[in-house]
Amino acid sequence: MPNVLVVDDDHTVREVVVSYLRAGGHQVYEAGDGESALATLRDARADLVVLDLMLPGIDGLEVCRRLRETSDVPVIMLTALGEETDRVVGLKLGADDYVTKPFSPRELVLRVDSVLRRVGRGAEHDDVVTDGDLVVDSARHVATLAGERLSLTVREFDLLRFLVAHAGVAWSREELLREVWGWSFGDQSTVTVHVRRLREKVETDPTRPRRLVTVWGVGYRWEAS
Amino acid sequence: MPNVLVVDDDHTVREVVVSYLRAGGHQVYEAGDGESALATLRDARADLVVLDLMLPGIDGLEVCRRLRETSDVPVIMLTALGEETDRVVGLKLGADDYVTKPFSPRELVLRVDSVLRRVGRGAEHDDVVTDGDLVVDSARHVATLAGERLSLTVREFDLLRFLVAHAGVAWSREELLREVWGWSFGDQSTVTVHVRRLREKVETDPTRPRRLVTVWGVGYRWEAS
DNA sequence: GGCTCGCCGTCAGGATTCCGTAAGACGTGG
DNA sequence: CCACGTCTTACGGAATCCTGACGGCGAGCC
Repeated sequence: MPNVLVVDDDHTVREVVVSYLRAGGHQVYEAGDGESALATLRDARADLVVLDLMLPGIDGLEVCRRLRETSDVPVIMLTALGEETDRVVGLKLGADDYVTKPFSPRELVLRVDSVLRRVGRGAEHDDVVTDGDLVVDSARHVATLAGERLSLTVREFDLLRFLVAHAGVAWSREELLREVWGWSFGDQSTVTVHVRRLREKVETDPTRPRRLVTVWGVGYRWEAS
Repeated sequence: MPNVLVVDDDHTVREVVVSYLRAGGHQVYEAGDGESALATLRDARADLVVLDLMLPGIDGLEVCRRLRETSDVPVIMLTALGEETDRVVGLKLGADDYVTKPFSPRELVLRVDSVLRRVGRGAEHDDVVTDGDLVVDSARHVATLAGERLSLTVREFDLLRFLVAHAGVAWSREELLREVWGWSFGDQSTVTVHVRRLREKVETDPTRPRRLVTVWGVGYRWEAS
């Protein structure tokens, strides 16, 4: 079970994030400021850190910098909207990803899982899903079709991985928005367009999909071959 | 069969939601205010709660809070549009999902199924009804007859699933309108036409139905084979 | 910094599919 | 033979989906 440290001075935010991460099968530690965060990181093993940028005392950037001196634990930054410049700085300092407030807890959990998978400490062991001549390798972030490597974007990859992992099941656009995008609301046409783009790369005849099929009035389904 | 408790003070909303959930294969309880909701939850087992935020007496948030003291049953909140602040509070209190009014009943049912699936009590395993060589799989949204896949529309699929799930029972058009369509009124010929279309795809000789038979003066019945 | 490029989310138009209703033909029971 | 229920067909409107295009944003490269 991967260990995650959540650092945020807002008690409410922390509580929400922690409960969601626990529900997602993670061991979670908490910290309310930079100093206790660094202290916790000295004592306990952490596989990932969720770090708020704005902190009393030592701020998030400084925590990240000091952390990087001794460790390469992945960091996901929480930033308020409009802190454009800080975002760039944060990434330069070695943050692996960032989420802007306000965010949906589910989205954050998805990001956490994604980063952990990339690093190889994923919660799930079967990080490689296959269907016939299609192979989706989450750890290496590579998908191959009939031995040939597909050039997918991040979204397309996540969408493909989710659908293939649950082959045969029909999902509504709304469910996909929640499960793949991590949104609890949003324009469903986003899903439509991404499905279309994915079909262009996965289907032999995109106008007549045979694997990523649409279920009328419901959504989409991956047909196991 | 999963048990769902619906809590809303608006009688009309409750009726619609309940009928849709029943059509979706759920056992449904009702409550009109917070106190009776908590009372019901003490007595009966519930796998999920659909909870309106605005309630007379004890409001939804308070119900959710008290509920969380003793149970971890998943909660779907019904909120009016624009109650953004309550959203955070609700998440903190452990609501699993949100639906904003006005919503479509079908959407709500999808959310319910999704949450149940995530929690592991879902329809994914139990919601397959069969009758001889006919298999109706709700999660996959696939119906097969003698191994061959039927191409059914959503309405046809829902109708078929309901009838097969209650094989041997005769249903009037009015009952079917209520149970499958979720209407409390409407033109009964709607049912007639859909039955005909369904026969066209399910019966070997649609002019002489042997499985989806008509009970003269009453309605229709699925004959178990 | 300025530039280009790729990805993403949104939107509108058009095409497709589905749904509900009506209206007449047919069959059943009295 | 009549009244009523059921079947069949057809059609317009509605809902859904596909497609192409656009602007915004960040990344990478001068």
